[in-house]
Amino acid sequence: MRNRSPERSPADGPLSVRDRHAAIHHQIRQRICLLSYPPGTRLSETSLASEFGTSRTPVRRVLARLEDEGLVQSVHGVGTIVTDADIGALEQVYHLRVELTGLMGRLDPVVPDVAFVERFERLVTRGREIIDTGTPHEFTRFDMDVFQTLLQLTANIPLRAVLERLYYQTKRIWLQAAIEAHLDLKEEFRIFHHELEALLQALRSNDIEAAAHIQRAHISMSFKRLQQNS
Amino acid sequence: MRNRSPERSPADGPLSVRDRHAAIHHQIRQRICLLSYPPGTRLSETSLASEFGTSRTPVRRVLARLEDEGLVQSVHGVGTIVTDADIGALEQVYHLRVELTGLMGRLDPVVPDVAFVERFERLVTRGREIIDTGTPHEFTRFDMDVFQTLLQLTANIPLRAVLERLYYQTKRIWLQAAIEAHLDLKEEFRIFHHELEALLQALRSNDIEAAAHIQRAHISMSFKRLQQNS
DNA sequence: GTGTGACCAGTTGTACACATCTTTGCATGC
DNA sequence: GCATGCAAAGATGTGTACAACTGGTCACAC
Repeated sequence: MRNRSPERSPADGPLSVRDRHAAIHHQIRQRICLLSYPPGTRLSETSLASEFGTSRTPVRRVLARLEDEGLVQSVHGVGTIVTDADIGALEQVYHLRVELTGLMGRLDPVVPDVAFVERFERLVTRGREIIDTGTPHEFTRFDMDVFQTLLQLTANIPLRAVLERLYYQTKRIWLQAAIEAHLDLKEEFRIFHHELEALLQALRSNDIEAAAHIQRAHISMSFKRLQQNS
Repeated sequence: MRNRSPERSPADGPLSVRDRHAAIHHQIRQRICLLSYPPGTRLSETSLASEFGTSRTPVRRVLARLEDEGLVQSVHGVGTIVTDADIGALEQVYHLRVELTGLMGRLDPVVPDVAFVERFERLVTRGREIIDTGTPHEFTRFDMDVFQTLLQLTANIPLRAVLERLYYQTKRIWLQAAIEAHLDLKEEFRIFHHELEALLQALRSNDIEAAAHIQRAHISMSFKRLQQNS
């Protein structure tokens, strides 16, 4: 059997259908979660289509998926609106995320190899630089990179999928609420960086369960701080 | 504020867009999970469209959602194929389901009221009748009803959504594998019915955590029996 | 000034024609 | 008899025109 995509180079011109879909999905999700499209924004299928150089049809499929993921909601005759969330709904998702993150250490944990630890060390270094100069936008983007990396500590595919779904549901709401509550974002950076150093220690000891519990505690405390200030 | 769907009676003619979508989605998902469309079946958008009295467009949206849920996979030029799963992938989903089911007792548990207990009692009675006369089809349908009912024991909406997703991913594969492994389905009925009676006891005592642990143990043992016979 | 009703611009939902791709079966050369 | 190529059928993906619907604006009666 040959490759499913014949004569495909890594940096080739015509992407497959799935790749095009994934690219548009990733782009729009990033904009929503980085608050380029804050909650309440009305997205236009037509303008998105012209921006991505395609027709409305593929854009509509992406928006339908984002609707299933809870990030937007389409209303006939009105538009496709970026969803908002009250603190109550956010709390439910956070509680679930806390428990599922704790599960990462027990469900098919992956012992990190040298390359993984080095990659994580680079992340810690990059985080140290961001503490002083970082904008909320850069901080969130950094947080996403860390999350995607740590996701590889479990080989349980469905668990990964669920965690990713819940992460993108909460991150943007947290960011917006943190800004509105005048949370000290620089202080949040610092706390996050401490967590990363603790995680690095755990990873060097190949202790996935400890790493999972550190993340779990971080998520829980992060939400508690938000609740206290709002 | 008035109803989102003005002048809507329970049995009214013109359904809203969301309802039509939900109806088609439910129908096709039922057929997949009841093995009317066994794994490998090629679904045709055109014939589904004519059956539901619509065009391909709404059907395509439903199939896209089912693809995101992992139940089908669309391949350009070939068709939309009902997915299969090997025992390894199934094991990962089962492990996750076991843990999440255990969480139901701790994340926003709902104390069952009298109406709920009565509804469950009727389910137990219905189950007793099915033990002798039931076909695999009826058994699975009954299992779905029980699952949907027990889902209401937690008020955590995201947890419900995740559990439902994982349930429909595994149920049909379990059923197919159970038939192929020549598992004694009548014996499985009986064990399931014992579980229901134990659950009824727990519900009467308002002990949601016990109910969650009973379900958890049931799911775990059910999969173990399957593994031993395959 | 105010309430009311009709129109209009803009949006999502649907239907359909066409493009692109895969499979399959058959004809043809050897 | 067999391999090979080609064409045709049928599937999903895409583009586009139109239907259905909403929110706002503006003219007009009172």
